[in-house]
Amino acid sequence: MVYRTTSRMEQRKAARRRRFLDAATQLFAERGYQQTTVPMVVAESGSSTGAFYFYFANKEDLFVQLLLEIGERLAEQLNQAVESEVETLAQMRATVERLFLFLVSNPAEARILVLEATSLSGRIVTTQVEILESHARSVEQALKTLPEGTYRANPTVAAHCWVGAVYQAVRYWLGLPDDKRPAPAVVASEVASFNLRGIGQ
Amino acid sequence: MVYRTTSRMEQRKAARRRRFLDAATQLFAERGYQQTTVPMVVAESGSSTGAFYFYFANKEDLFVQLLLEIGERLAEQLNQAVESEVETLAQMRATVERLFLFLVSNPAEARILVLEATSLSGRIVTTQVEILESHARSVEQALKTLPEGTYRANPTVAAHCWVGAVYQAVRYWLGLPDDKRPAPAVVASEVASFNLRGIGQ
Amino acid sequence: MVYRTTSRMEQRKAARRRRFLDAATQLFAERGYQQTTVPMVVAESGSSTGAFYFYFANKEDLFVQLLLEIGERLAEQLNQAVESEVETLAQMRATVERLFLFLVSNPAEARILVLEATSLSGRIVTTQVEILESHARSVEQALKTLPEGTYRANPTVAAHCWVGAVYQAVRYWLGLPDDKRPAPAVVASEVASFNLRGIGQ
Amino acid sequence: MVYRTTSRMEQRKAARRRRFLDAATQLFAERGYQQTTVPMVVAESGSSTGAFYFYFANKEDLFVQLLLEIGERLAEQLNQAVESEVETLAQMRATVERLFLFLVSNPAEARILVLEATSLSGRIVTTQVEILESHARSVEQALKTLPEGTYRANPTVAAHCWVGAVYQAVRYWLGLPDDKRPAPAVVASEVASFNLRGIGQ
DNA sequence: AATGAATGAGTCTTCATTCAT
DNA sequence: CATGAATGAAGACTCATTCAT
Repeated sequence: MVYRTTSRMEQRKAARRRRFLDAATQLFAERGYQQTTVPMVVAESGSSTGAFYFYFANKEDLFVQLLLEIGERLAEQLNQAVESEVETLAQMRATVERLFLFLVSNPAEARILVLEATSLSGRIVTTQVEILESHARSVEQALKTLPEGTYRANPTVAAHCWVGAVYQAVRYWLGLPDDKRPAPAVVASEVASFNLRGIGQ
Repeated sequence: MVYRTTSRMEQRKAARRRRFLDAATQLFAERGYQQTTVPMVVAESGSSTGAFYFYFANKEDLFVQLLLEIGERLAEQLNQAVESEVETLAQMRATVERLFLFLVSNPAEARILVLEATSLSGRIVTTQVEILESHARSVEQALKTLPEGTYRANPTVAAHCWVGAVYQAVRYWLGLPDDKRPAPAVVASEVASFNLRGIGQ
Repeated sequence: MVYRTTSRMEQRKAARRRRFLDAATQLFAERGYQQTTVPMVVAESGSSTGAFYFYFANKEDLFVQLLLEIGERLAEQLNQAVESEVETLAQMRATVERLFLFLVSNPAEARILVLEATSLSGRIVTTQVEILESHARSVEQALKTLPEGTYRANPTVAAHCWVGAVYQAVRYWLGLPDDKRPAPAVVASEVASFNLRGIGQ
Repeated sequence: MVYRTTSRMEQRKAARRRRFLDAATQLFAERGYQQTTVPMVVAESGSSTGAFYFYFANKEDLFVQLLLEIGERLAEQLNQAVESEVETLAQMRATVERLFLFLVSNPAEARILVLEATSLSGRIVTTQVEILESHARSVEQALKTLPEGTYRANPTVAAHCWVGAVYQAVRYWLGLPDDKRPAPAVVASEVASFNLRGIGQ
């Protein structure tokens, strides 16, 4: 009896936490971190101030949790992309395309990642930089995996150019009005091509 | 006589404005936009609140002015780079290198441009996006200038990838501890090569 | 059977109440009334919020109960001191010494009584003042018991001076670092002597 | 011109600071530290929140400033009392009487000193304890000044008993309803007598 | 022109207490 | 009897901006 009850509670707790995260995703994406107040998140999620601070240590913690979750979903996408191909170069292309498509299909998350997370204090910046850095490191690893002689320049620099190209393309696409946006798949493919040529392929 | 006096006053006015801008540059770069308060800028520049609001409409205006100034200095650099070469591709390479070098030699300005300007309200974002966009447009123009057949893909996408690569390289370089930073000229050159290969050269 | 069960339950109830009181004693003494939160007491006593409010009407009630308990233990000490002597003056001396020794051996309780209980609202202050007042009244009674002519001044004032001297000596002793504290028995004796001289003995 | 203006401003600043301190004195004495909110002090002094934080770092700082001021006024009284007599014992008596009379004529200040300052965090307690300790030290010094053989017991303990007697007498007197209060001068004299006898005089 | 004291709306955060399970 | 999630009123404090001097 006790266990069943507990289990139900756990479900409810998870559900309420979700409601907070979802409300926060929308608000942070629309208004930015600073312009989003805790009362707004509380109102949007139909909960109470006290409940908010039961689930999150403070506003910053909420943002970090959100960022971590987005990071996980992103990693998942990248893994799937890698697993969908066997050859390194094909994997790299697939990864770029998948990443671009995921971000432009989840504009709120993308905005939080590429726009909002910047210029905030301590833990937040760390978390966001880490997400981008981990991408850069993957690319770097892949570059090192290529048959000898394929790529001769500094792979770290190339990896960051690579990542920068993708994210800037996302920013560009998201910045366009809805009716002027080219097909995501096409853009994704062009970004991938740019990057692959960039590394000499 | 009157003119001379006025002229002296204008000099003083310009000097004080400069002091505000310089103080703001350091503070915004070090602490970010939100964490920098008007009183801080006032204290740092050794002036008074009243004077501040005589020179700037408000805090946002200060940031925009700063951004505009940085934009001008950037444009100057880019123009010089273009004028230093005659061939389009050489100009494009020179531009990337010059941009990279300028930003890493002016880290406070770079930070303001690539880190702080994001996620802020209205006018600020617009100003910052415009600076980056104008770079992207230049690149795009250059791409279109190339002899027919040289570059066949969507030049707008490539231009954004190009710009993204440069700025991400700057972020990467600025994020490194001082003693681990590779020589700027080398990185600048690699970024330029990455981009040139990216557009098929 | 039923009785035995009930009895066991009552034992358990008493035990849990004790756990709350003990946890509260430590926390109130260490952190003060305001800085101690109900969740802290709950955590420290390994119980739950709900249980807390089953045993105590509210936080204030907890403090009052604690104070009453301390008051009872104090009264017990004083009674024993009185019973240990037959002559009034000897009883008064014994009382002061016993009181001092009891308080400095129970610093948490002492702190709650002489430091924390002050400056709090309504019921709490009343309870604490009453404990001190009852001491003062005992002293006053004793003074009146003395053979005529022994003590001629206002006994109420003297009684409060007497009590104030003891408590201030306790505060002083508790405020010293552990390694600089003189032997309690010696101080207790000096305080008693001071007071006895104070009333003309 | 500038100087005159500044001087006027300084006067105004001092006046406003006074208004805050006066409002705080009443409120702290009536309601205690915790029950007094910054908005209350602001309202009572007819000022604004911002002004409050212009003059005081925070609520605690206000209390400490108040305490320091009371400490100064107290010290002034004690000095006058000492100067009014030449003989040590007469000075000690005068001091007790002056202190008692000052406190009962300034009940708000007395309450703040003997009631409210306890059980508060860090700086506040330190400040209050220091005020009482400095009295105790004066008494101790005086005791050591007495002709040899006059007082043989531990002067530190006696000094604290002495101080405790005075403050407890004040608490007692302030705790009485207005119409039951004996004449302050009489009580002051009795307290002094109690203490002098306490030290063997 | 310049100063800096004054304003007050707006935020985050805490915590005693309740009540559904 | 017990649990602990949920509530929400309340309070301290910040800071962009104004304006009397």
